[in-house]
Amino acid sequence: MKVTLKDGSSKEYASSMSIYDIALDISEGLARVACAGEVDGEVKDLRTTITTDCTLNILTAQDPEGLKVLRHTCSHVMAEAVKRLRPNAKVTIGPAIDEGFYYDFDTEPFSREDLDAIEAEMKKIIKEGNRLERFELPREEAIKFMEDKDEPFKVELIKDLPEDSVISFYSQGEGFTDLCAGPHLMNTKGIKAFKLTSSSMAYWRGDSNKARLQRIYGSAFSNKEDLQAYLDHLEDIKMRDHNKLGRDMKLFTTVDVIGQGLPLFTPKGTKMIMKLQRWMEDLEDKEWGYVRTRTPLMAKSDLYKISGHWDHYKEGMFVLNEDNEDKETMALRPMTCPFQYYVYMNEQHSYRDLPYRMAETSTLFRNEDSGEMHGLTRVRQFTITEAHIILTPEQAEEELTRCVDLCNYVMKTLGIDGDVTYRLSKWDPNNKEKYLGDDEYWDSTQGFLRNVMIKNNITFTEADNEAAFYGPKIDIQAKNVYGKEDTMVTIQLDCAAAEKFGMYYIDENGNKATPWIIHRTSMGCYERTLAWLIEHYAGKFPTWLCPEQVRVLPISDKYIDYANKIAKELKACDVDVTVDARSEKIGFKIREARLDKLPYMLVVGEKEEADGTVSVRSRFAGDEGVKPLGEFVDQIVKEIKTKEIREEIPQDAAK
RNA sequence: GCUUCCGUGGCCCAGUCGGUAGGGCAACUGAUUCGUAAUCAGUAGGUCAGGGGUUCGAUCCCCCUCGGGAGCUCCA
Repeated sequence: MKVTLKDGSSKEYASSMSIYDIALDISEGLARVACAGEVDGEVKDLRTTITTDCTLNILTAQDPEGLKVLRHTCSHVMAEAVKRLRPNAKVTIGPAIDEGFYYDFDTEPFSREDLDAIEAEMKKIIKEGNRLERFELPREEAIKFMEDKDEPFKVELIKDLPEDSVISFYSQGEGFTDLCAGPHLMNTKGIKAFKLTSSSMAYWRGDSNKARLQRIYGSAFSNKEDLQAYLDHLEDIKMRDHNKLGRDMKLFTTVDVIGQGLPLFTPKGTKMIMKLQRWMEDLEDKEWGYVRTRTPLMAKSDLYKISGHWDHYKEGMFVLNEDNEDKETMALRPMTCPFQYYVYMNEQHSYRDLPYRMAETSTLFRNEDSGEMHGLTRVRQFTITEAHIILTPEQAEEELTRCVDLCNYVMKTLGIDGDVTYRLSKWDPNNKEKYLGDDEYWDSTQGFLRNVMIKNNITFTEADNEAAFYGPKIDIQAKNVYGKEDTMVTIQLDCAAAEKFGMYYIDENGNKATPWIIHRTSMGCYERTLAWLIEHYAGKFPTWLCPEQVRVLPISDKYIDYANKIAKELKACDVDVTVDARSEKIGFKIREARLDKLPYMLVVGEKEEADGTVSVRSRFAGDEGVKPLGEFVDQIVKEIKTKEIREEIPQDAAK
């Protein structure tokens, strides 16, 4: 009989064989076999004997899907190991995730030593080489099965399954059987390389009111090389982590007595943010038709009562004088919306004035829970490129497209457009108290944003319960080096606020009409963007963003005057330049400039001074060599002006 | 906010089975005036995150607070 694989290859077998044995044969042993059992598109028991020509679908760990199966199986093996070491631990769920897998247990916390012991036990289990067998039970028997094993979480899971669903189990040898939809490896031996990376607390079903569980994270691969590469990758990531690198590079710091989530920007970090800010303000005002406002950082609580923040967002605000009857209750602003609304209402607007685009470099305060803060990506005070656009409903589609275009331009210029994904952030119809408005409002506004993205050929995902309380959002998401996702840019549609605040415009017929409002950022939050840039470039920023763009290195004290003359000329062209006038050897100065990740070093000595030249060293390809000063100045001024992103020469960090 | 791990000079780390602390790099001073990734010598710098407790005595043991990491929940 002839067995054909999904990839088109085929093999002849003389006699009948089980799927299990065929899979074993064609995939170089269990290491490569992730799962099997699909014959001609129909899922079969692995023990099914094949007697005629057929197409067999065998997943291998080379497929992303197969790797996922391998990791999921590894989570079962881990669960068995934990049950062996802690018979009283209750099992819950253990899925494969992006870079590995986890399993949650109801038990005492795990230490690193516990994880090592579990790893050792897992190796034993893998060595035993038990086959994973699937079987099904009717609903009542399934519940009883797990009740007998005293696994309350599994019982709850089964009870939540639809009445008519197939309830499947997988056993691996005598020791362990788990409720699971599958699929799995055929045999635990297929796990050739794994590592338990960390443990932490997690809530049952992600609900902070439910049981606290202990989660173990790990990863698994089909071979040791891949595992080692992954572990090396984890090390590499640490070098890019903005929270480490940003502090090392002296871009920002934090101080215990100042508080959590309140970073201090040092001169270098401040310089970078100012470069970003000046660019954004000029861009929005000069090229995209925005007017700029400057509004208070706090307001009476009355304002937030009108906006709805007092009801929906009070926990997130810093409230002042609430317990002091003699003083007005105030709050630091968590957003700029109502402030800019009052700017709009300061004068009457015709439909001819719309869209009216108000931008503000806006500092906001949000009272995040203490565990939420992280580096520059989650802070309690931050500054965003905020704007509110007041427009007629007919203008909304075009204006939303303009907002998306601006964001794309900004991200492209920063060189990070490849890092982002789009998300339509929707409300949660099952959680209505969290949101303003009714089904109709949300269906129509969400539909509107969806259409804008479709019309603009944007690939996007949709997510429930991610909207602002007043309207849906187009969120542009990016992942940090650890894979954790943050919103970088947000564009929100709000068809309700204008009415609440009594905003209007005069339409073609001279009547008052209620506008729509777009809340949007263009580059997002400066703190978060800086973090993102640090991680994306590993600290080697494009020249225009660097706090120090050029360092002049005189060979000896004799050439300091010439170095200063060069610096003066560059400064006159708005280049950030310093002179390393220390009495150090040139090799030492170069080393330090390299470690500081400077784009350009200009070495100057007797020859350069005599010829009016500079000896250029840089991070970029094709820049080495002696050239007239004027030529270098022209080059770098152009590079800064165009915000050029140049190709780095690969550097051996250890050198 | 919750679970867990952690907190020794600017940075990386030793160390004390409880007798108030060291090394490397950085900094500072002096010498050196040098041609593309580390010149030499010297000096200074820590109430061992902060507070409380146990003890004759705490950086070390216990408790609390603050701060940092990972994760959960939440969010730009």
